[in-house]
Amino acid sequence: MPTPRPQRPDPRANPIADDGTEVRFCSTCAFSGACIDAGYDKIALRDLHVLVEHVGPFRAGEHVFRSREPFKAIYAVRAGLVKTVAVDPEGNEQVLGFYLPGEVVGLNAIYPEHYPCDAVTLETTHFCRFSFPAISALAARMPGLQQQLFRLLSKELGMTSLLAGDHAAEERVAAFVTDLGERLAAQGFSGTRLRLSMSRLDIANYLRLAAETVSRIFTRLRDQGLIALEGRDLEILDPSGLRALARNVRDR
Amino acid sequence: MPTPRPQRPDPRANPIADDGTEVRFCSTCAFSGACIDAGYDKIALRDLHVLVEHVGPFRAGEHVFRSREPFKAIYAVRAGLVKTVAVDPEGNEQVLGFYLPGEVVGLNAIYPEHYPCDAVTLETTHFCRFSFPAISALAARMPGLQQQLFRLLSKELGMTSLLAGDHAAEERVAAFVTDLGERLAAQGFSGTRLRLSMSRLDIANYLRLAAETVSRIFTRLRDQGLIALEGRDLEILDPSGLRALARNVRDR
DNA sequence: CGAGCTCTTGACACCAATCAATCCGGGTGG
DNA sequence: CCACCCGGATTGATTGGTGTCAAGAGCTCG
Repeated sequence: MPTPRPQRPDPRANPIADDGTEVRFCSTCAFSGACIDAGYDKIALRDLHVLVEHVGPFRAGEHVFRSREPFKAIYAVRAGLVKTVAVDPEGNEQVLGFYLPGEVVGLNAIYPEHYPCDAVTLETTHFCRFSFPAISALAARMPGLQQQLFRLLSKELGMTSLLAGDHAAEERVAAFVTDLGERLAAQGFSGTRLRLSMSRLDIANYLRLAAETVSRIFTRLRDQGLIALEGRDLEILDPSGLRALARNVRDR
Repeated sequence: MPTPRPQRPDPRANPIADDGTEVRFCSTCAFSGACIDAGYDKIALRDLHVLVEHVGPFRAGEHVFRSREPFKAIYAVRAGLVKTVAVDPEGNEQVLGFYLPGEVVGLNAIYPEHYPCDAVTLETTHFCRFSFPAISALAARMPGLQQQLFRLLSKELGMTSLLAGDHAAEERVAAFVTDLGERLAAQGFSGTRLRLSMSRLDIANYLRLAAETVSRIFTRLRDQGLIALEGRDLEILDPSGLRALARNVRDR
């Protein structure tokens, strides 16, 4: 019944092809671990299969959901990259986060009951869509799933430390790169060779810096031999050196 | 069985007296609404009563929990004020948040399974302590409680917008004051007359500003007639004017 | 009443934003 | 195939907001 763990696509390779309309359980979905590991009864697992909806592909620049839309579902990234963006009353955009395969978008919409931000794909992206009423009802019957949801929410709380701290520009950029590498590694990708599919402006906006500052710091890090950077292809040459620069950014 | 809604203490008055060791259900506990409103069976309600533990009073400056301690429980503030503080490897402290009566501390410890910060009381403070394993087990039987926990976590995610944005110092301070007033009002206190029990340094640290900057901006806001401030007693004279200054700080 | 805070106010320095110019890469059309 | 074009990215010069340093005022508590 459980399908074999699919190959992780190389993040630098082309996005995965559309795998048809068949709804299959996919291990990249954020809840797989909770379900497979816990040895649940077939009925519960079947319920989870049924409520999962594979959506996509979205092309780069498309909206998954928009601010103020009623909250219906959370989205687990299967492949690709998403950013969430909040727009203030003056029209200023603020990138709230980037979401990699295996990560979940939309959790901050539970409380307000509408999405407080836009979700925009940055490359061709596939999702697993979970109706929130359905998955929370199921969670009541599957303690492991409930626990997984609690942990996901709590994890995202801790993720804010990069933005929340008052850090020098260099610390921010170093922490950003380090964090990205670690999150990719956690999902089975290379943690040292990665592609920055988001623009420099998106990175700068996310880090609350000017694009010029980000650019300057990237070149400085390259001159110091910590990274190799060609366009949007990044290689981390000295992970511990980068970590040292980012040391003041509290780890989760 | 449900006790009458107790009087909210005036935030400027002395802290409430110790009400004895009797474990009573208290409506200031964050989960009361979920339980009372949902009309649960007596057994479930009894379970909730049993797992609630009234702790305190803590005197100002005492630790409720410390960083790296194993995560056991979450704490709902009954009366008083708490700050959470993260300490980075270099020893720099960062105030993560202030928690008013009715709010819940410790949610960011679920994922790492240890507290990622210290919780320090800023005045005499009483808590309801909820064992997390117990309350999440109970939540599986009480969908309303589960929902309440999801909403609490999601709400706290949205609360980070004050810190996460890149805002001018004046915006930050105005948003801070506005936010405090609204949260107090939401708990039944006055939203315009309040006491800043935390030091200016704590405020500045929380807002990622220098204490001097906070001081300067307070005096500026006073000169503009937006607030009245005498020591730690604050009155918001022009709520909409303050809101206007804070407008760029996205509301939740 | 004095000691030790916290808080306020002022002078100066510095980091990052802004403004401006140039460079680069990818797509388009001739 | 190459010239052109355009958005994104880099690099340089200048400005400004906020941090830092320093001094003084006010408050609390013993």
